[in-house]
Amino acid sequence: LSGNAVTALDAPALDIGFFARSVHDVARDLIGCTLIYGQSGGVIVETESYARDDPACHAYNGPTPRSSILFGPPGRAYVYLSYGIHSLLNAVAETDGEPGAVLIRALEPTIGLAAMIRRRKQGDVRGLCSGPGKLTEALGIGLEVNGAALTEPPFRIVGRTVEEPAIVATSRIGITKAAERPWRFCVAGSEFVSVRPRAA
DNA sequence: GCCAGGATCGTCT
DNA sequence: GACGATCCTGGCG
Repeated sequence: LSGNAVTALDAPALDIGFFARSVHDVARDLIGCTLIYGQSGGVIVETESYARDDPACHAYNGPTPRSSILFGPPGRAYVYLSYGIHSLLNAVAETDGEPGAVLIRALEPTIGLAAMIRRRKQGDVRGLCSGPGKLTEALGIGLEVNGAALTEPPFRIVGRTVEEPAIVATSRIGITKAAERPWRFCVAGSEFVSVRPRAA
């Protein structure tokens, strides 16, 4: 993945069309892309998809004040508060009117390491962005970012600049409803995921 | 290394 | 009024 990191700043950013597809395809294809917010970022190594007709998805019971962003146009950020403490970052997918989101769960830190270490007050690079709450803290993403376009500054997501990484799909983490659906995607063997996928 | 428990608050019933 | 798409710490092996 190091090649992805080195050339990420020169590569073209993803556009709206990338996100206007099946949320599961978007989740898989985001693996290996580089997420940048402000002056910090890293290679996406873990995602989860949440779809319509998915009991674990915030859109499952129809639009509410919180979840309405999920029903809007793709390519925007959906940020919400988890356990009263952590801001979790999602990428809205599917076409306008069709809900779906990809939870960004872990990054391999590559850009702006010093700033991320400062915000996290933690120097271990392996644990810097190894969880959905950790990476938002590292990048400085809070609830005020909800609704922002992921295709415009201060966001930037650049596509893979090297080859497609080996990807493993497993059951989802940290939820009680429909966790068994195989909609968690990780870079095989990555040291930077939140929880190592169990060997099959 | 593993596990139990606490922090903390917006959202929806 | 209950419940999280989580993280960290401390206790115990």
